[in-house]
Amino acid sequence: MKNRLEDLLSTLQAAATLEDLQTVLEELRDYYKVEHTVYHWVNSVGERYGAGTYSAEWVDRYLEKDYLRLDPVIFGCFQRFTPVSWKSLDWSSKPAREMWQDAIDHGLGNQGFTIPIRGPNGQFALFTMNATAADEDWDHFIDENTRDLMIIAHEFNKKALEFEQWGEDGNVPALSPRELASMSCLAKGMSRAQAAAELNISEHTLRVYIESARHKLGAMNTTHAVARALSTGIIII
Amino acid sequence: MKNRLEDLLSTLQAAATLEDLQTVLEELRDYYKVEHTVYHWVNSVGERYGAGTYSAEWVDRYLEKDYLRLDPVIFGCFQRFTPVSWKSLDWSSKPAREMWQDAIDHGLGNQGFTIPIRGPNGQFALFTMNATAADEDWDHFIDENTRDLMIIAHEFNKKALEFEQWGEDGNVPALSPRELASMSCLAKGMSRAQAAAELNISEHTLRVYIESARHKLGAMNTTHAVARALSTGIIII
DNA sequence: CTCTACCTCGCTATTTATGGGGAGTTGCAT
DNA sequence: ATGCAACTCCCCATAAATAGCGAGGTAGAG
Repeated sequence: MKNRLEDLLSTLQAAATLEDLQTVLEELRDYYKVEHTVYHWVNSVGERYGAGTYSAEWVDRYLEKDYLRLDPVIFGCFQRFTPVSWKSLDWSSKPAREMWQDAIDHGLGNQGFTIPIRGPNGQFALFTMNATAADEDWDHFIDENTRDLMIIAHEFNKKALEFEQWGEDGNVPALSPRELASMSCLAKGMSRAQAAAELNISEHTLRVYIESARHKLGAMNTTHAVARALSTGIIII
Repeated sequence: MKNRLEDLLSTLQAAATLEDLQTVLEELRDYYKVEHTVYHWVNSVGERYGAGTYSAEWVDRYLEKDYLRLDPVIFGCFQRFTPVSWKSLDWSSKPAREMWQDAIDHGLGNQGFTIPIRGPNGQFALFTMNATAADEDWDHFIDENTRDLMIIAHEFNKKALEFEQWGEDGNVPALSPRELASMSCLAKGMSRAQAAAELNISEHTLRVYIESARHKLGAMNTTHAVARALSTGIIII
């Protein structure tokens, strides 16, 4: 039985398209005997990308009603590090409970378990299992399978990042030490004058570094340059 | 033998102080028969926090020489999602190779394996194994143990977040949708005029959002505000 | 030895951002 | 219904950043 899971992981690691992910998700659903398995990632402007066994109707409705904005699963996972059972989330708001009922009406089970996954540059994704089960049975299922599911979730995200080649493009420009130091100071909130004092150079020299870094980073202005330096990881605040 | 690992995980889950983490790290080192095990995170002001079996001399030297800024392990992991063997990183720069030699001189082994871990609000941490081994032996070690180590790394980070109450709520201010959109535009390199046009509002209104976001983020200037918004993950480029 | 990249400093003019004021609307929640 | 938070708009004066022109010294790579 465990070997079946290993097979699925191998299939996942060999996946080359979104359809392959879809297939693995369906097999995982059958393997774990749950209603649905879903992987999707959510970016900051609220777009969705992913695969799963939810019905097209439910996905359309979710998008149409803009449930992303009020879904306690999204919100809760965004603030949490650890996987979470849906029952433990905050369903106190009325719109959230209405969404919940709507979900049930669209074929979702009454239990859920979602694993938040974070990648470079603020990438954020969710891996979800949905099932119909009694509370204690579901808790037991989670206890038994959390570790395996975390590994699976990790592999799904790895694949998704490969598909979208997030970040991995290595053409990150190399800044000189002084340029990096200048960017760091600015990222910490120093003004040019303060940064120049910090680095023991004239403000004019500092400006040369900032300009140079700007050009290397292909940035429109200082804020842009600092933003790029941060998101490529060449500086850390 | 596997039970020993389960015991260690239980101990970790029951840990209440940093010293407990330290103890677990030492026992993990002995269990895996490696030179060093380290958990540390890089917080948003660039300080270091963590525990590990490195000598105090090496930790001091690392901080003193500001190796954080040029360490290929930090840089490489920041850009990656998956665990990485040190040998596969970019050691082409001379300062990086000097740091490497310095590390060896301070008792580190010639092989390393580091798992990047990301939590809410841009939290970023590393879990590292260091050892003396031949390349093929180390590759084999990694193959055998990556999954267990990923689970362990996850548990360490969970504990660290508990200790510091990083994510679970609060210290990251919630920006309004327009404030977030304004920050996003600026992070993408738009000038105020361009951003205002993009958002279909007057430049004055845009300024109100920027000011408001600045105050909420406790930032000194716009660049600082965008930097904080990026590094806490509330916006992405 | 030459060439390149880096580090350092100066000037002027223009554009842009910031820091104070106010003021009115909408919408959601208590 | 009252209040609070968000959204929208406006003016003015000052501070800061950007763009353009320079120059010279040092260290490493080919």
